Amino acid sequence: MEQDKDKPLHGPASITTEFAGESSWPLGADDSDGSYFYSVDSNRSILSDFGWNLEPVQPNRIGPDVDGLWVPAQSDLTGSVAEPIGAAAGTSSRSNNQSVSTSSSEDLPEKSTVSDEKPPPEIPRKSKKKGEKRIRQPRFAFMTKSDVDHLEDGYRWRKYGQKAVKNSPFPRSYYRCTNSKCMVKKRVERSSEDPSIVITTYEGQHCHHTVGFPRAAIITHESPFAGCHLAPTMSQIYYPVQMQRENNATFSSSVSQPCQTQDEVGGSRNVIAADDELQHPPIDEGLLGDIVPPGMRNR
DNA sequence: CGCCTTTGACCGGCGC
DNA sequence: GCGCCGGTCAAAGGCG
Repeated sequence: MEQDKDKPLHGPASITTEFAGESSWPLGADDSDGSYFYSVDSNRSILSDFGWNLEPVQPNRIGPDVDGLWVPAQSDLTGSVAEPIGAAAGTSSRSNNQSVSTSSSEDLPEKSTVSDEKPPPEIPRKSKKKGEKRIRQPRFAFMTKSDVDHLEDGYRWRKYGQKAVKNSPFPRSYYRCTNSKCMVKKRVERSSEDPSIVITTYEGQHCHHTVGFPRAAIITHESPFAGCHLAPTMSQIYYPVQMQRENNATFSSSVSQPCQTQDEVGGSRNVIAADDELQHPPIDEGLLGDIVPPGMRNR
């Protein structure tokens, strides 16, 4: 159905990414009970912690030349608030805004209950035991102003589902990392408020290196997860804060509270995005540069 | 042939 | 208890 949109990001240069905090798995159209925005720099460290390297791939700039992880720059920024999503979409549509949101409900060292256990022959579907709760991995979401849904992040994904979302004309796609040992999932949906915004939500941490950017995990000195252990991460650092959600504007504006709260809580990395940072992406070399610091590339 | 997407059905959580 | 909804499964088909 959404085949055009689901293609990996190759195209139009207009990509604006906001990393938005999310404490509940549903995001965007539905219940978001918490949300954080972070600066680009903190995004990097956050994503690095997750072992992520978000790489919007542009026509002339395809993966392999990039390593893709970020220096965990922290603490440069002070407590201003990330620009609201709506504003990002509207006022700075050409800037590469980013704001990250991470969240975690539980982060248990166990694997997700899905798909690893083999169902007894007599049970045709669903191996999950009754009463067994779904285990949520640490997750984060980001919003990308882009024409395409699927951002290249250096990993390979297999789509395992697509669902229509209530209150949204756009379906939500579910992806799983193709690495059999890797339980990372991601969700991709389009904002119903602003169709140009793609909301991507990651859950879990990769236990392997990227496909396209093999050095990624090595580079991140703060990424202890490269070695395939599920270390406690965001749940120890970020704290969900209740927020209202209804539309992007609300979503975004309420972010300030969580950010401040985190700051107060004293998370080790609760750096909050600065407006100017969001409005003036630190990179001049296109989207890639926007995410990967020059020093981290092309080695 | 292997990998991936599509898609309808199933399951569990949650609100009423 | 019931219905809604999000998330997942897995068969079928497509593609390189």
